Amino acid sequence: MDPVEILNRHNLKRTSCREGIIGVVLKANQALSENEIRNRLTGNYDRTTFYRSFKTLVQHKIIHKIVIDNQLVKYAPDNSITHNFEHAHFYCNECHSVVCMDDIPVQKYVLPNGYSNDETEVLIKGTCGICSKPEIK
Amino acid sequence: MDPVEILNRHNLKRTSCREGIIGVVLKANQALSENEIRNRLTGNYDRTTFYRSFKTLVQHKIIHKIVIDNQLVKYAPDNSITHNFEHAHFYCNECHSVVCMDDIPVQKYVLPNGYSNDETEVLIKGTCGICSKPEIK
DNA sequence: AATATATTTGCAACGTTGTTGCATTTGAAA
DNA sequence: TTTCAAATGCAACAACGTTGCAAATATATT
Repeated sequence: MDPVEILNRHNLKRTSCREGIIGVVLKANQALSENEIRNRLTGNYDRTTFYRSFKTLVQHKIIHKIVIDNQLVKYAPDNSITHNFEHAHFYCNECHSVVCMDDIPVQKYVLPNGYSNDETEVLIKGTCGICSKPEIK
Repeated sequence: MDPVEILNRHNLKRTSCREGIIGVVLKANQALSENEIRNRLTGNYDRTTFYRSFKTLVQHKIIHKIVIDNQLVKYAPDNSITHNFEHAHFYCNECHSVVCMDDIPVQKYVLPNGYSNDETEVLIKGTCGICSKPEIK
């Protein structure tokens, strides 16, 4: 999965900011916040540029955005890149990590007549495997 | 369901702001935003007071907060008042209404070993019954 | 390799949401 | 009616995100 190749495939200009974001998000084993991504990049970018890059990458379904409780925003590679179906997200109340539960497909909810279901977001909150074992922390 | 009685039951002081919020939220047939609630109140309250009232009422599980896409915040009566199990929320992409799907219980998601599941949020996005029938709009 | 052009960037300014500290007011109990 | 803890209003502030515009840059073309 090469960031440059991904940008080309989507006819997006190859800028170091976009390239960097994609690289960092793909390499991570969990969803990352704006600041976590910035800290892992070599270059320095304006916040505006960051937001615009995120927006572009989300629109092209290269990454996706996960929002927890109105305030915590994290990004992860999109379905179309690594996953293959709608999946649930897990948020750890202790360490505040967010991970894509690639193995947990989202239930097909049946809606009342006349309603259409475009997309379903599932966020499971709890304690992650590491935080629930204090002895190995 | 009397707002005054609810406040008493929770040992909360009976202020007109709290009383008003509870009354409006209980009467509504959908979740309401801060502004929608303000517009339905007679009294005028500072934004700070509003936020503090919401926080108190959420903490006491009198109302609950539903967040859509990081920006849209709505409130509805809590489970303990009207519902009796974890339920899904529906967001209409057209009219931006948010309703509690009291009849749609949340699936019990099975997590990997070591994970605990405290709470599950399900947000179904789509088109509501009214918006999908343009002829009756 | 040089040029042209549409796209992207950085900056400044702004809007919204939500919080904090503090003086004042108010609800409820004695 | 008095008392006191709790709630309110105000001012200031912080974080997040957007917009307009001039300058810089990526890519296609020559």
